[in-house]
Amino acid sequence: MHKPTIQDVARRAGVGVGTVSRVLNNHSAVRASTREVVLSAISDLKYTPNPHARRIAGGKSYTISVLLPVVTTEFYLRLLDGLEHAFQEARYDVAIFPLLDRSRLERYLGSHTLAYQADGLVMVTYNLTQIFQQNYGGAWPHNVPSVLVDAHAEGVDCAYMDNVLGGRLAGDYAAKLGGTLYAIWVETELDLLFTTRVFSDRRSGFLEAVGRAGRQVAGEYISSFDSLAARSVASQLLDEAVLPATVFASADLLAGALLDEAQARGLVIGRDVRVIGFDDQPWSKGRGLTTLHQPVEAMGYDAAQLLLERLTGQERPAVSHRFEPRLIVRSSTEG
Amino acid sequence: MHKPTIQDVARRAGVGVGTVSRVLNNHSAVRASTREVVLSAISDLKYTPNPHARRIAGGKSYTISVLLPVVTTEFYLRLLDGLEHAFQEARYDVAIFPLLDRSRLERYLGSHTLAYQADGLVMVTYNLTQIFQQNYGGAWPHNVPSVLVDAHAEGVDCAYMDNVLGGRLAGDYAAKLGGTLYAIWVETELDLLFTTRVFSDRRSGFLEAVGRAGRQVAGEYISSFDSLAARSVASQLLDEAVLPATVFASADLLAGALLDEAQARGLVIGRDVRVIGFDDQPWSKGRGLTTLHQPVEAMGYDAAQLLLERLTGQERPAVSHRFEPRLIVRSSTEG
DNA sequence: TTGTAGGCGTTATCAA
DNA sequence: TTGATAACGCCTACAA
Repeated sequence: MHKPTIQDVARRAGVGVGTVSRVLNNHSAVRASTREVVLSAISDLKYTPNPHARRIAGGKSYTISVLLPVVTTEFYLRLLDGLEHAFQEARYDVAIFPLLDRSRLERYLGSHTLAYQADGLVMVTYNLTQIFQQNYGGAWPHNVPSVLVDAHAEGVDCAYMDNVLGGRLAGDYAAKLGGTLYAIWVETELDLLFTTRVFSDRRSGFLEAVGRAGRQVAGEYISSFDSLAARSVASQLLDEAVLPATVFASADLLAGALLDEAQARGLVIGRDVRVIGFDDQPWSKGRGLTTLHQPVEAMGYDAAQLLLERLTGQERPAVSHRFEPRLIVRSSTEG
Repeated sequence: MHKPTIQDVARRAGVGVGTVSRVLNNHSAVRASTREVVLSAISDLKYTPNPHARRIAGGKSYTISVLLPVVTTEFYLRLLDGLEHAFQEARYDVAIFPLLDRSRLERYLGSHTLAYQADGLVMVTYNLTQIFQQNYGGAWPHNVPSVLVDAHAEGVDCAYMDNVLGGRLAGDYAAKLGGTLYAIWVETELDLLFTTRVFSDRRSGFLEAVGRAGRQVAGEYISSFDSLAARSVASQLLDEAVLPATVFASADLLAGALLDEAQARGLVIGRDVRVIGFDDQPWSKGRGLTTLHQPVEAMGYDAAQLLLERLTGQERPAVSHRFEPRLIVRSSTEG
């Protein structure tokens, strides 16, 4: 009644344990017919390999630690999907470390078990490489293969969303639409460590495109990433705006609040107020919000592949993969 | 230059590996002096045991899986602190599984690695025991020791906050304060699976206490757990309220929004409007919010102990440990 | 109270 | 292309 082991599989398939291990790990040197036999033995026995034994024998943890700010937004969920998908294919486990504040980060880094638990590191949004070099150069094993997602750094593999391009796409389109131009940006964190360029990038792209089109932005607003704050900023904007207005709200959360406020004021979306969001949230389609869609899962999947390449010992210069948002036009900009 | 092993420690301490293992696991049969020698050898070598080897040798995973709804609220962070503290003492690792929707839960349960990764299960807020009995009775090993936190169920160890009492304390106090009585409740999820009784408990306690005092609630409001919604409900309440009003806002998030709205209207907190919150958020003290403080860390620590008892094979009927919120009076109710 | 040796379930190496 | 067999690092009898 014990869980079947690789031995049981080998016996049942009439082969050696080495062979079973080979098919498990996709080693090429296995005849197709034997592979079949082994595979069916595995499914007969409902065998699943014991990851702990694997780790100790292989001398690796077969685990990737993912450090990310929060996990409750659409963006991070989709990213996790992409990451987990890729790592599962490669038989790696994923350990999630939600980073909410500095103290929590330090506790994770200090915990001795973490060092064992990760062959590689995925750092999302925040570039923590400095931390490792500075405070934890000792505690953390040197040169843990790492990949940055949604962030940049020299000498490290990165996969990032081109937010400048996203802003530019919004800017090009907004300039064409006509109407007074406005923008709402997300207030970024103050902590030096927990910092992200996402929104400043969107801004620079947008301003560049608008300027290139010979237009100018009549007003810029800043809101924290919170629906209440967003609503009140939306209200302020509509108080001050010259209609018809075209507004680039640099996150769908902000855009949604603006739609709400505009509707509450009886304005016609797409005519009096045109709104461009950013994120393509699940609800964005239903509300007809023109917005920028980001290939987030693909970015996660790709980041995982970059890390897996490193893990197989590939030496190569650090690369940086760029992903492009694309504009999705809906009714919020088409009266 | 390799990581020191138990062998290295034994050699350095001039003892056998068995002895080292014994001090590592707090086995009593070790002379105090030898224990000292071993301990110093450990620290000299900066030895940390390899958890994977331990897992395979012991036939256990020494890992606890914690399934919780989200990790970005104060409540869950504090709970995690309590849990992790207790499990670390017992040399267990904690794997966090943020549950955001049903599909994610199913993926976790379906993943074979989870079965290996957990000697025990902590289920927070949501009672998922039914799931295991129904759909996953096969996939999931039967009788995984489990503990429910912040939730009830028959036949399972539980540690829960007495929200009825919390509501009652708020009700008793509110009744004494005078003023027209109002309450704001949090809208609970509709999904049958992801359901929690937290807020309905607070409500029944509150209503009971108020009724017992011969008072009655002039109005009840419902808000989703979102600052914007909370603000708008607060506004509606203040539009309709007969002042002076005493409001029980069943979460500090709601209470905060009410304070904001009241101040925006120039009302005097503690005189025109008295507010009782629930949670004792970090900011609650600074804003002088009277609220209910919950011993969340203690609850987490205790839940962990319950689970650890089960893991050592203790047979005993399921117990249910109750934790009591306590009222903290601040200026929001004292004009 | 302590040391020795066998076993846990893999992967990796080396012949065959 | 395969099958033995030696690690991997720890825990746990069993003996001393």
